[in-house]
Amino acid sequence: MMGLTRKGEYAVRGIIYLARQKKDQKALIAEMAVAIDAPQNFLAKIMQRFSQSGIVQSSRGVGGGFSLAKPSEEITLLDIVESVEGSILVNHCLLRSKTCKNDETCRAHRAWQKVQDQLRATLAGFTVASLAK
Amino acid sequence: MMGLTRKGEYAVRGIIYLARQKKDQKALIAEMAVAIDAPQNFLAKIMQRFSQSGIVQSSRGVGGGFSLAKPSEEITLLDIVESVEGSILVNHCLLRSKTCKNDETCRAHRAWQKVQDQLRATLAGFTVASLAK
DNA sequence: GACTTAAAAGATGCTTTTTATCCTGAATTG
DNA sequence: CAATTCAGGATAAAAAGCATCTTTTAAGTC
Repeated sequence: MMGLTRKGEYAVRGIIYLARQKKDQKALIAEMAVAIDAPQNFLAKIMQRFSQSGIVQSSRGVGGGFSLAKPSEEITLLDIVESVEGSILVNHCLLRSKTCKNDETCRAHRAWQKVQDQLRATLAGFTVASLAK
Repeated sequence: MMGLTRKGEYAVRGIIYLARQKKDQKALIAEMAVAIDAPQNFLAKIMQRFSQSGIVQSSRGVGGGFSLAKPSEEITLLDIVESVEGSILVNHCLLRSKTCKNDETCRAHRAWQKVQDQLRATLAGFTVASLAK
């Protein structure tokens, strides 16, 4: 549990690959799949998602492909992970599922919230730029 | 992804329930299942696991049941989570699966390692005693 | 020793998520 | 319009999650 899924791994690798491209250079999905060792169709879905969430730009036709939609300094591990895996560490109550009001009075709830906040902060601390070097 | 599974939730609730028992009081699995709103058989498996990992003591027969094997101050969220869910955030390489040596020279690898270390530290910071109040 | 109670251990099955693959459609270019 | 490249939807196999059931073992009771 609590690990990146394949999808998450491919996602991070894909973004780092794009970050390593030359300025204004576009990458084809087929090329990326080989480079980062990911199934092409699956990777295509992942990039599609990034395109929707505004992390990546895509264009079709000859000369098309994928590139980052913003500087790699402005993309963090958190952006990537949450984009493909959804919200992390969803906060269920650790005491009783039925009676918890999910509010400040529930200690277990607050503990888990803190875990979540810290994890998100840690992930947000790593930029793609720093990983791509 | 990255959330507690049901198993993890039941586990935390179960341990907190035991922490709230009176000194030397044992809890039956059937009683626990009702109290924390978990399926009895499934909870039994989880407690079995805790018994093996030394967090919980169990005894059979009349007057038997479960109790914590050590003070609730000495059991952390990390102990619980790793006991039932296994090692968290397993560290695959984020660049290339095949060529990574998983060593110090891999930046992405080190980043993920750091995420993992921080998460473990955060979880280790919460004792069952503090949650059981 | 037989009986009851309660956890341990193993086998099994259902459901959901993950991990893809494939096909058709839409946009872009030459 | 023909080739290229991504978009979107449908489908399916494999794995993980979520249990349930049965049998066995251990401990206390009569």
